[in-house]
Amino acid sequence: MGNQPATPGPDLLLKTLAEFRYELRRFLLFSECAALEAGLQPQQHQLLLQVAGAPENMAVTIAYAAERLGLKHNSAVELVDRSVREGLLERTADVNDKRRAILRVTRKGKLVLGRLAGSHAEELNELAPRLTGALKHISFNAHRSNNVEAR
Amino acid sequence: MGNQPATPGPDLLLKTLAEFRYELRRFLLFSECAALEAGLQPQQHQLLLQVAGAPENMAVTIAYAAERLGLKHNSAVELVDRSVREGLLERTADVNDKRRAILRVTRKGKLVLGRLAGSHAEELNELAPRLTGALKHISFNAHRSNNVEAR
DNA sequence: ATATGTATATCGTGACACGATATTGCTCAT
DNA sequence: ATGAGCAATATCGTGTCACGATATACATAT
Repeated sequence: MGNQPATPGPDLLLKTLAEFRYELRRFLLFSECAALEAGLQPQQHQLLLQVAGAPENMAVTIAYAAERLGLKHNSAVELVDRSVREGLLERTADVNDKRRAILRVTRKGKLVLGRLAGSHAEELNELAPRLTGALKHISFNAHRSNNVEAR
Repeated sequence: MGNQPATPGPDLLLKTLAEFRYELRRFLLFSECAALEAGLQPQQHQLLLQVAGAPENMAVTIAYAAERLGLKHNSAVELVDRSVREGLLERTADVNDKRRAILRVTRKGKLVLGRLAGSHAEELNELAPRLTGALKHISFNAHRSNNVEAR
Protein backbone atom coordinates (compact mmCIF):
# COMPACT_ATOMS: atom_id res chain seq x y z
CA MET A 1 0.00 0.00 0.00
CA GLY A 2 1.94 3.20 0.87
CA ASN A 3 2.49 4.35 -2.69
CA GLN A 4 2.22 7.87 -4.01
CA PRO A 5 -1.32 8.78 -5.10
CA ALA A 6 -0.54 8.65 -8.82
CA THR A 7 3.17 8.70 -9.44
CA PRO A 8 3.73 10.78 -12.56
CA GLY A 9 7.15 9.22 -12.40
CA PRO A 10 9.68 8.89 -15.14
CA ASP A 11 7.37 6.77 -17.29
CA LEU A 12 4.96 9.62 -17.84
CA LEU A 13 5.62 9.30 -21.52
CA LEU A 14 4.63 5.64 -21.45
CA LYS A 15 1.41 6.53 -19.68
CA THR A 16 0.56 9.20 -22.20
CA LEU A 17 1.39 6.98 -25.14
CA ALA A 18 -0.72 4.22 -23.62
CA GLU A 19 -3.62 6.59 -23.19
CA PHE A 20 -3.26 7.85 -26.73
CA ARG A 21 -3.24 4.36 -28.16
CA TYR A 22 -6.20 3.40 -26.03
CA GLU A 23 -8.30 6.25 -27.37
CA LEU A 24 -7.13 5.46 -30.86
CA ARG A 25 -8.06 1.82 -30.43
CA ARG A 26 -11.48 2.76 -29.16
CA PHE A 27 -12.08 4.81 -32.26
CA LEU A 28 -10.88 2.03 -34.52
CA LEU A 29 -13.09 -0.42 -32.68
CA PHE A 30 -16.05 1.87 -33.10
CA SER A 31 -15.25 2.17 -36.78
CA GLU A 32 -14.93 -1.60 -37.23
CA CYS A 33 -18.24 -2.24 -35.50
CA ALA A 34 -19.99 0.48 -37.47
CA ALA A 35 -18.71 -1.00 -40.71
CA LEU A 36 -19.78 -4.52 -39.78
CA GLU A 37 -23.23 -3.33 -38.75
CA ALA A 38 -23.50 -1.60 -42.10
CA GLY A 39 -22.67 -4.89 -43.82
CA LEU A 40 -19.04 -4.12 -44.69
CA GLN A 41 -15.81 -5.66 -43.58
CA PRO A 42 -13.76 -2.95 -41.85
CA GLN A 43 -11.12 -3.05 -44.53
CA GLN A 44 -13.73 -2.78 -47.26
CA HIS A 45 -14.97 0.37 -45.57
CA GLN A 46 -11.49 1.82 -45.64
CA LEU A 47 -11.07 0.88 -49.26
CA LEU A 48 -14.32 2.54 -50.28
CA LEU A 49 -13.41 5.60 -48.26
CA GLN A 50 -10.06 6.03 -49.95
CA VAL A 51 -11.50 5.44 -53.40
CA ALA A 52 -14.42 7.80 -52.92
CA GLY A 53 -12.33 10.36 -51.07
CA ALA A 54 -9.58 10.61 -53.67
CA PRO A 55 -9.13 13.83 -55.67
CA GLU A 56 -11.35 13.80 -58.75
CA ASN A 57 -8.60 14.53 -61.22
CA MET A 58 -6.59 11.45 -60.36
CA ALA A 59 -6.99 7.89 -61.55
CA VAL A 60 -7.70 5.62 -58.62
CA THR A 61 -5.68 2.50 -59.23
CA ILE A 62 -4.90 -0.58 -57.20
CA ALA A 63 -1.50 0.83 -56.37
CA TYR A 64 -3.07 4.04 -55.10
CA ALA A 65 -5.46 2.12 -52.89
CA ALA A 66 -2.63 -0.02 -51.59
CA GLU A 67 -0.56 2.99 -50.63
CA ARG A 68 -3.51 4.74 -49.03
CA LEU A 69 -4.39 1.69 -46.94
CA GLY A 70 -0.80 0.89 -46.10
CA LEU A 71 -1.02 -2.48 -47.81
CA LYS A 72 1.06 -4.40 -50.31
CA HIS A 73 -0.28 -4.47 -53.84
CA ASN A 74 -1.42 -8.05 -53.70
CA SER A 75 -3.41 -7.51 -50.53
CA ALA A 76 -5.15 -4.59 -52.19
CA VAL A 77 -5.98 -6.77 -55.18
CA GLU A 78 -7.68 -9.31 -52.95
CA LEU A 79 -9.55 -6.64 -51.04
CA VAL A 80 -10.76 -5.16 -54.31
CA ASP A 81 -11.76 -8.63 -55.54
CA ARG A 82 -14.01 -9.15 -52.55
CA SER A 83 -15.50 -5.67 -52.78
CA VAL A 84 -16.23 -5.99 -56.49
CA ARG A 85 -17.78 -9.41 -55.90
CA GLU A 86 -20.17 -7.79 -53.42
CA GLY A 87 -21.11 -4.97 -55.74
CA LEU A 88 -19.50 -2.21 -53.71
CA LEU A 89 -16.77 -1.36 -56.16
CA GLU A 90 -16.32 -1.29 -59.92
CA ARG A 91 -13.09 -2.21 -61.63
CA THR A 92 -12.53 -1.16 -65.23
CA ALA A 93 -9.37 -1.36 -67.33
CA ASP A 94 -7.69 1.97 -67.99
CA VAL A 95 -7.98 3.00 -71.65
CA ASN A 96 -4.67 4.83 -71.77
CA ASP A 97 -2.67 2.25 -69.88
CA LYS A 98 -4.16 -1.20 -70.10
CA ARG A 99 -2.03 -2.48 -67.25
CA ARG A 100 -3.92 -0.35 -64.82
CA ALA A 101 -7.28 -0.98 -63.21
CA ILE A 102 -9.46 2.00 -62.45
CA LEU A 103 -11.61 1.76 -59.34
CA ARG A 104 -14.93 3.41 -58.75
CA VAL A 105 -17.40 3.12 -55.89
CA THR A 106 -20.80 1.90 -57.02
CA ARG A 107 -24.05 3.58 -56.04
CA LYS A 108 -24.61 0.85 -53.46
CA GLY A 109 -21.14 1.45 -52.04
CA LYS A 110 -21.68 5.19 -51.88
CA LEU A 111 -24.90 4.74 -50.00
CA VAL A 112 -23.32 2.68 -47.27
CA LEU A 113 -20.30 4.94 -47.18
CA GLY A 114 -22.45 8.01 -46.75
CA ARG A 115 -24.23 6.51 -43.79
CA LEU A 116 -20.94 5.56 -42.17
CA ALA A 117 -19.43 8.98 -42.75
CA GLY A 118 -22.04 10.64 -40.61
CA SER A 119 -21.60 8.44 -37.57
CA HIS A 120 -17.85 8.65 -37.90
CA ALA A 121 -17.90 12.41 -37.92
CA GLU A 122 -19.97 12.39 -34.75
CA GLU A 123 -17.68 9.93 -33.03
CA LEU A 124 -14.61 11.88 -34.02
CA ASN A 125 -16.12 15.02 -32.62
CA GLU A 126 -16.41 13.36 -29.26
CA LEU A 127 -13.00 11.78 -29.49
CA ALA A 128 -11.08 14.78 -30.82
CA PRO A 129 -10.46 16.56 -27.50
CA ARG A 130 -9.02 13.45 -25.84
CA LEU A 131 -6.82 12.65 -28.82
CA THR A 132 -5.44 16.14 -29.26
CA GLY A 133 -4.99 16.37 -25.50
CA ALA A 134 -2.82 13.28 -25.47
CA LEU A 135 -0.91 14.54 -28.50
CA LYS A 136 -0.10 17.80 -26.75
CA HIS A 137 1.16 15.93 -23.69
CA ILE A 138 3.37 13.79 -25.86
CA SER A 139 4.92 16.65 -27.76
CA PHE A 140 5.45 18.41 -24.46
CA ASN A 141 7.27 15.47 -22.94
CA ALA A 142 8.99 14.35 -26.10
CA HIS A 143 12.14 16.29 -25.34
CA ARG A 144 12.84 14.65 -22.03
CA SER A 145 12.10 11.25 -23.54
CA ASN A 146 15.66 10.10 -23.07
CA ASN A 147 15.36 9.32 -19.39
CA VAL A 148 13.79 5.93 -20.03
CA GLU A 149 15.62 3.62 -17.71
CA ALA A 150 14.56 0.03 -17.13
CA ARG A 151 14.33 -0.33 -13.39
CA MET B 1 -9.20 18.26 -68.81
CA GLY B 2 -11.94 20.79 -68.11
CA ASN B 3 -12.66 19.99 -64.44
CA GLN B 4 -12.54 22.36 -61.53
CA PRO B 5 -9.08 22.56 -59.93
CA ALA B 6 -10.07 20.60 -56.83
CA THR B 7 -13.82 20.34 -56.45
CA PRO B 8 -14.55 20.63 -52.74
CA GLY B 9 -17.92 19.26 -53.72
CA PRO B 10 -20.52 17.71 -51.52
CA ASP B 11 -18.24 14.84 -50.48
CA LEU B 12 -15.88 17.12 -48.65
CA LEU B 13 -16.52 15.10 -45.54
CA LEU B 14 -15.47 11.92 -47.31
CA LYS B 15 -12.28 13.59 -48.45
CA THR B 16 -11.45 14.78 -44.97
CA LEU B 17 -12.23 11.42 -43.41
CA ALA B 18 -10.08 9.73 -46.04
CA GLU B 19 -7.23 12.08 -45.30
CA PHE B 20 -7.59 11.52 -41.58
CA ARG B 21 -7.54 7.75 -41.94
CA TYR B 22 -4.58 7.98 -44.27
CA GLU B 23 -2.52 9.89 -41.75
CA LEU B 24 -3.66 7.52 -39.04
CA ARG B 25 -2.66 4.54 -41.11
CA ARG B 26 0.73 6.02 -41.78
CA PHE B 27 1.31 6.37 -38.08
CA LEU B 28 0.16 2.83 -37.39
CA LEU B 29 2.41 1.58 -40.15
CA PHE B 30 5.33 3.45 -38.69
CA SER B 31 4.54 1.96 -35.32
CA GLU B 32 4.29 -1.58 -36.67
CA CYS B 33 7.60 -1.28 -38.48
CA ALA B 34 9.31 0.23 -35.47
CA ALA B 35 8.07 -2.62 -33.30
CA LEU B 36 9.20 -5.28 -35.76
CA GLU B 37 12.62 -3.69 -36.10
CA ALA B 38 12.87 -3.71 -32.32
CA GLY B 39 12.09 -7.44 -32.33
CA LEU B 40 8.46 -7.22 -31.22
CA GLN B 41 5.25 -8.12 -32.93
CA PRO B 42 3.16 -4.94 -33.22
CA GLN B 43 0.51 -6.34 -30.90
CA GLN B 44 3.13 -7.32 -28.35
CA HIS B 45 4.33 -3.75 -28.39
CA GLN B 46 0.81 -2.56 -27.66
CA LEU B 47 0.41 -5.09 -24.90
CA LEU B 48 3.64 -4.06 -23.21
CA LEU B 49 2.69 -0.42 -23.56
CA GLN B 50 -0.68 -0.88 -21.89
CA VAL B 51 0.77 -3.00 -19.10
CA ALA B 52 3.65 -0.65 -18.42
CA GLY B 53 1.52 2.44 -18.85
CA ALA B 54 -1.22 1.39 -16.46
CA PRO B 55 -1.72 3.31 -13.20
CA GLU B 56 0.53 1.87 -10.47
CA ASN B 57 -2.22 1.31 -7.96
CA MET B 58 -4.18 -1.04 -10.16
CA ALA B 59 -3.74 -4.74 -10.78
CA VAL B 60 -3.00 -5.35 -14.43
CA THR B 61 -4.97 -8.45 -15.35
CA ILE B 62 -5.71 -10.21 -18.58
CA ALA B 63 -9.14 -8.64 -18.70
CA TYR B 64 -7.61 -5.18 -18.30
CA ALA B 65 -5.20 -5.81 -21.14
CA ALA B 66 -7.99 -7.12 -23.31
CA GLU B 67 -10.13 -4.05 -22.76
CA ARG B 68 -7.21 -1.71 -23.34
CA LEU B 69 -6.28 -3.39 -26.60
CA GLY B 70 -9.87 -3.76 -27.74
CA LEU B 71 -9.58 -7.55 -27.80
CA LYS B 72 -11.65 -10.45 -26.51
CA HIS B 73 -10.30 -12.15 -23.41
CA ASN B 74 -9.09 -15.24 -25.20
CA SER B 75 -7.12 -13.23 -27.74
CA ALA B 76 -5.42 -11.40 -24.91
CA VAL B 77 -4.54 -14.71 -23.27
CA GLU B 78 -2.82 -15.89 -26.42
CA LEU B 79 -0.99 -12.60 -26.86
CA VAL B 80 0.20 -12.79 -23.26
CA ASP B 81 1.28 -16.42 -23.79
CA ARG B 82 3.53 -15.45 -26.66
CA SER B 83 4.96 -12.45 -24.84
CA VAL B 84 5.72 -14.47 -21.71
CA ARG B 85 7.33 -17.17 -23.81
CA GLU B 86 9.67 -14.54 -25.23
CA GLY B 87 10.57 -13.11 -21.87
CA LEU B 88 8.90 -9.77 -22.38
CA LEU B 89 6.16 -10.20 -19.83
CA GLU B 90 5.74 -11.91 -16.48
CA ARG B 91 2.52 -13.60 -15.43
CA THR B 92 1.95 -14.39 -11.75
CA ALA B 93 -1.17 -15.59 -10.03
CA ASP B 94 -2.94 -13.03 -7.88
CA VAL B 95 -2.65 -13.87 -4.19
CA ASN B 96 -5.98 -12.37 -3.21
CA ASP B 97 -7.96 -13.80 -6.08
CA LYS B 98 -6.40 -16.91 -7.53
CA ARG B 99 -8.50 -16.71 -10.66
CA ARG B 100 -6.65 -13.63 -11.77
CA ALA B 101 -3.31 -13.36 -13.47
CA ILE B 102 -1.17 -10.33 -12.73
CA LEU B 103 0.97 -9.04 -15.58
CA ARG B 104 4.27 -7.24 -15.33
CA VAL B 105 6.72 -6.12 -17.96
CA THR B 106 10.16 -7.66 -17.52
CA ARG B 107 13.36 -5.67 -17.58
CA LYS B 108 13.96 -6.85 -21.12
CA GLY B 109 10.50 -5.73 -22.12
CA LYS B 110 10.97 -2.33 -20.52
CA LEU B 111 14.20 -1.80 -22.37
CA VAL B 112 12.63 -2.37 -25.77
CA LEU B 113 9.57 -0.39 -24.80
CA GLY B 114 11.65 2.57 -23.73
CA ARG B 115 13.46 2.65 -27.03
CA LEU B 116 10.18 2.52 -28.92
CA ALA B 117 8.62 5.25 -26.83
CA GLY B 118 11.21 7.76 -27.92
CA SER B 119 10.79 7.23 -31.64
CA HIS B 120 7.02 7.20 -31.28
CA ALA B 121 7.02 10.53 -29.50
CA GLU B 122 9.08 12.02 -32.30
CA GLU B 123 6.84 10.61 -34.98
CA LEU B 124 3.73 11.82 -33.21
CA ASN B 125 5.19 15.28 -32.99
CA GLU B 126 5.48 15.39 -36.74
CA LEU B 127 2.10 13.83 -37.27
CA ALA B 128 0.15 15.85 -34.71
CA PRO B 129 -0.52 18.96 -36.81
CA ARG B 130 -1.92 16.99 -39.74
CA LEU B 131 -4.08 14.84 -37.49
CA THR B 132 -5.51 17.70 -35.48
CA GLY B 133 -5.99 19.65 -38.68
CA ALA B 134 -8.11 16.90 -40.16
CA LEU B 135 -10.02 16.57 -36.91
CA LYS B 136 -10.89 20.25 -36.94
CA HIS B 137 -12.13 20.02 -40.51
CA ILE B 138 -14.30 17.08 -39.60
CA SER B 139 -15.88 18.71 -36.59
CA PHE B 140 -16.43 21.80 -38.70
CA ASN B 141 -18.23 19.88 -41.41
CA ALA B 142 -19.94 17.40 -39.16
CA HIS B 143 -23.14 19.40 -38.96
CA ARG B 144 -23.83 19.52 -42.66
CA SER B 145 -22.99 15.81 -42.94
CA ASN B 146 -26.52 14.97 -43.96
CA ASN B 147 -26.15 16.01 -47.57
CA VAL B 148 -24.51 12.73 -48.55
CA GLU B 149 -26.34 11.75 -51.69
CA ALA B 150 -25.27 8.82 -53.82
CA ARG B 151 -24.97 10.20 -57.30
C1' DA C 1 -23.16 -26.15 0.40
C1' DT C 2 -25.13 -25.22 -3.88
C1' DA C 3 -25.95 -21.93 -7.42
C1' DT C 4 -24.54 -18.23 -9.96
C1' DG C 5 -21.06 -15.42 -11.59
C1' DT C 6 -16.17 -14.17 -12.78
C1' DA C 7 -11.30 -14.76 -14.61
C1' DT C 8 -8.52 -17.29 -17.32
C1' DA C 9 -7.46 -21.11 -20.47
C1' DT C 10 -8.01 -24.37 -24.62
C1' DC C 11 -9.28 -25.74 -29.20
C1' DG C 12 -10.82 -25.52 -33.85
C1' DT C 13 -11.90 -22.25 -37.55
C1' DG C 14 -11.73 -18.45 -40.71
C1' DA C 15 -10.17 -14.12 -42.52
C1' DC C 16 -6.57 -11.80 -44.29
C1' DA C 17 -1.99 -9.91 -45.21
C1' DC C 18 2.13 -11.37 -47.02
C1' DG C 19 6.26 -13.28 -50.03
C1' DA C 20 7.22 -15.30 -54.18
C1' DT C 21 6.07 -15.69 -58.64
C1' DA C 22 3.51 -15.05 -63.02
C1' DT C 23 1.34 -12.29 -66.64
C1' DT C 24 0.42 -8.51 -69.30
C1' DG C 25 1.43 -4.13 -71.14
C1' DC C 26 4.37 0.05 -71.49
C1' DT C 27 8.83 2.62 -72.73
C1' DC C 28 13.05 3.74 -74.17
C1' DA C 29 17.61 3.17 -76.12
C1' DT C 30 19.62 1.84 -80.00
C1' DA D 1 10.74 -0.81 -84.92
C1' DT D 2 12.29 -4.33 -81.37
C1' DG D 3 14.08 -6.38 -77.62
C1' DA D 4 15.40 -5.37 -72.69
C1' DG D 5 13.96 -3.70 -68.80
C1' DC D 6 10.40 -1.73 -66.05
C1' DA D 7 5.56 -1.10 -64.20
C1' DA D 8 0.85 -2.63 -62.79
C1' DT D 9 -1.93 -6.17 -61.63
C1' DA D 10 -2.94 -11.01 -60.64
C1' DT D 11 -2.31 -15.84 -58.53
C1' DC D 12 -0.98 -19.19 -55.14
C1' DG D 13 0.59 -21.16 -50.91
C1' DT D 14 1.64 -20.03 -46.15
C1' DG D 15 1.50 -18.24 -41.50
C1' DT D 16 -0.40 -15.31 -38.03
C1' DC D 17 -3.83 -13.95 -35.30
C1' DA D 18 -8.46 -12.86 -33.55
C1' DC D 19 -12.54 -15.04 -32.72
C1' DG D 20 -16.65 -18.22 -30.97
C1' DA D 21 -17.57 -21.97 -28.29
C1' DT D 22 -16.37 -24.38 -24.56
C1' DA D 23 -13.89 -25.79 -20.32
C1' DT D 24 -11.82 -25.15 -15.78
C1' DA D 25 -10.78 -22.95 -11.49
C1' DC D 26 -12.02 -19.91 -8.13
C1' DA D 27 -15.12 -16.52 -5.72
C1' DT D 28 -19.40 -14.94 -3.62
C1' DA D 29 -24.11 -14.86 -2.10
C1' DT D 30 -27.91 -17.07 -0.22
